Amino acid sequence: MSYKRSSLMQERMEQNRKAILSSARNLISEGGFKDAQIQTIAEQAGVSSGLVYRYFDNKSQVLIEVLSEAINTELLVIDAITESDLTAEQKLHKAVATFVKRALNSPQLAYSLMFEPVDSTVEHERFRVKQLIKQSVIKILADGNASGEFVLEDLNTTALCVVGAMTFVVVEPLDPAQNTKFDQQHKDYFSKQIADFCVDAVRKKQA
Amino acid sequence: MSYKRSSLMQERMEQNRKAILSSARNLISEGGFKDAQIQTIAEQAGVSSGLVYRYFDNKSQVLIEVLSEAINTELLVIDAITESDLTAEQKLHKAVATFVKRALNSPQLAYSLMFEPVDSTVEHERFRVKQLIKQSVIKILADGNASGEFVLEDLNTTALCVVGAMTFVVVEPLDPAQNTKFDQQHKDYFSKQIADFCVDAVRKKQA
DNA sequence: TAAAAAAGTGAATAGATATTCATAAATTGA
DNA sequence: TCAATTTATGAATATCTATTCACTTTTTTA
Repeated sequence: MSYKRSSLMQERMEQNRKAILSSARNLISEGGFKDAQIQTIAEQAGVSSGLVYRYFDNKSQVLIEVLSEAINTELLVIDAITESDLTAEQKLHKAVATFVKRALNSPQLAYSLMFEPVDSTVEHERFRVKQLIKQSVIKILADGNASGEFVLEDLNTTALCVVGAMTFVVVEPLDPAQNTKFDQQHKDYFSKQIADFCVDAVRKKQA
Repeated sequence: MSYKRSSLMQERMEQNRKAILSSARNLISEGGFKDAQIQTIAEQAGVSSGLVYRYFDNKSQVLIEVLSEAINTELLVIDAITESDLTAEQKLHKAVATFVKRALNSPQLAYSLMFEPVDSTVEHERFRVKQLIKQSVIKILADGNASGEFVLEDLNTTALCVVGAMTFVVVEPLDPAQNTKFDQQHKDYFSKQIADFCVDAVRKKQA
């Protein structure tokens, strides 16, 4: 009389898990972590609040998984650019512009993932993913140093500035008062500006 | 039988008010908004929790006043640099380096003031002060455009990048795990790097 | 000094929300 | 189909903390 989970059951449970994560992600996208309550997450996922605790140890674990998933996607995008066949300058430009453009499509999510504090466990995970983004940028900068395009002495600090610029800029559209609407053209222009700024900052100067 | 507050009484009340604000500020400096509870604020200020509500409408008002006060100090510092007798490039460099150096002396406070969300009224005030900082940077950039030192087409976006870089960098020392200790020399070096980055980004390029 | 007014106190209240758990519903093996 | 087992429910519980307010203490006026 041992119980074996059928594949159909297995599938349904995976659906539930995904639904919970997806619901959390949507809520964060709309109103940040503060609007992602277990009750609401469960409701929107079409399950009971208690069920969330069969799939996750606690609320923080749900948020952490949303955070990691979202950032991993971004890292894949950046890393594809890093591995591509461009000059370091082009890579940096494209990486920054792409990151900003994508972030502008869900600014609240980007803001929450990068800045909105929750509890210390989530904070810890956030620190980890920020480091990963920085590492990706460092890789591009090191490329440029190697090829002679850049002459940077402190990659870590430079990368920090780049990440600072490219993440901070999504905060402006979050003006609580003016509900800034960017059209695609605007987003393109805006993200190009940021990328230009970063590239100009690291490009080798004539002595 | 109208009651008139004596100057001694007046003074004591002003002391109380200041003590509350100062206590709140200290708590935020140590653990962020999340550690600044009315109880704790009152305790550290040497008053009862109820008394806080005789001086402030609610908790948000306390936090908003701490926020404004702290940022106003920074704005004064930046504006003094802006009004000084330097080239635009020098002004920008000094403004950024100074801001970063000061922020590194109380990184948790800087982080909380710039990023940690509380409620929507505090958020609104934060947006306002961020705009003020950006305006100060824009003023310097406009200076440089006027003098021919810079050739910037989008002052707003450029300023956003500068503010992003200079505020974001204080976040790194906040690694929850490693308790990064900067000595003064390190701080000087670090803030110079950030300022160099920003100046390089906006300086006119040879065609 | 006594009554009136204001300042100060802190326990009680209120509201919000994460988490638990007794119970119900569904699924599995025989 | 039935008993065992697992999955799902959501009301009840626990906790945390801002805010209130009945009461005390201090200050002011006369």
